[in-house]
Amino acid sequence: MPLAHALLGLINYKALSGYDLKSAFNSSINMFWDASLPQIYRTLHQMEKNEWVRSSIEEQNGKPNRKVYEISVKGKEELRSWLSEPLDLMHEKNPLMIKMFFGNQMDKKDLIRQLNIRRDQYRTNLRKYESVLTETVDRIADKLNAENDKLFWRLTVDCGIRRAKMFIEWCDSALELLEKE
Amino acid sequence: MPLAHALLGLINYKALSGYDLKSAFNSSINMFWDASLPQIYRTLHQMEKNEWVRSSIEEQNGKPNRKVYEISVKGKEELRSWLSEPLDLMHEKNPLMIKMFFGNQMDKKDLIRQLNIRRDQYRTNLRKYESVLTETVDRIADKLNAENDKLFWRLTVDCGIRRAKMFIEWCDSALELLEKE
DNA sequence: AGCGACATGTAAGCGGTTACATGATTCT
DNA sequence: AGAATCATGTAACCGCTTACATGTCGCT
Repeated sequence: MPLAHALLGLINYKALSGYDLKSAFNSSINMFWDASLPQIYRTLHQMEKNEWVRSSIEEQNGKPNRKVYEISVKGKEELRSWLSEPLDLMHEKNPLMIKMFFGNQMDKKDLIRQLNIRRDQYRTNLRKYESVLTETVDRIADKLNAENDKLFWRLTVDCGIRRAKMFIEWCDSALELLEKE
Repeated sequence: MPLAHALLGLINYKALSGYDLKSAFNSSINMFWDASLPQIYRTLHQMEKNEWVRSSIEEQNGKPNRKVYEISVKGKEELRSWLSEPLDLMHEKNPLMIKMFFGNQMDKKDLIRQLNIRRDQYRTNLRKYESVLTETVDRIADKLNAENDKLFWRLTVDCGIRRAKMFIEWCDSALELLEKE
């Protein structure tokens, strides 16, 4: 279960609530995984049943209580063992490619329009990822005193940047071919 | 539902059984989507309830009967309308990147081993995709009399090739950085 | 007065996987 | 005799999404 182990990895830095985890997710692993809040809460319950984490209520004045999860020894072992064993290659799904495959059954105008939209979406992502690489990584690493993590975080973001660039280039070449046809 | 529409698109070429669809899937859309047999059968039932397809039993001597699905007028309209409307950008999940993100919590040896395994997996895919581009596309297009589809099929496969190359290059650069460190 | 952020959850339903079940034919 | 392929499915389960529910604080 990659989600559970991703949460475990984040909690291993410091104790976090479900809500915290959602925002930690959004500013880090989100490039290559995502999780809704209900899914995070449910996974945390399972993790507590497995004794990978322990929860405690933190009272706050003027704000709703926080349920904060911290990692257990068993959780640290689980994380270590998951990280060390290789994974099968996951199937990468992309419904736009289904449309491209059936492109001959489409109006060419529609296909071109959709490729343009997709290229813009990747361009937006690319800009976001580039700012993460030049700003966010350093800011968060400094805040968490995580100098040694920077290299790995940069490599993750670098893959996101390469992925976005690759798709933009593919859209460019597809549009060129379709428009001159 | 991309799966239902992918099946619809395949059935639109010619009437097919669930079993046929599984193998048609494996030699085409599989690069960017996948489907298990039970999932295909269940989706076909839903599609029949929606009246997108009609089924008929084809008796064979010496072999089990085939349940063959053909597209209806309603199904053709549904396919056309799905193809023409733009899609949201789907979240691309990649659990290996979760591991990279937590690389500082891993044995470096394990991380390097897993990157090597992943690079090999993508190299295998790349060789497979390249042979699809140079051989399979033409063979299938000739068999189905689908000369005008070739361009779109090639563009789909081209994206798969670019994706595999991109990941291989990223693995190369990550391994280089980690090994000299 | 109303909106958005903070904070935690439940319930219903869908999409998908894995294991199980059946049975004939063909190849080794 | 046994394995692989053709062919169709059911049942149980898991992961995830969407809609719903509740309540506070701070800002405009």
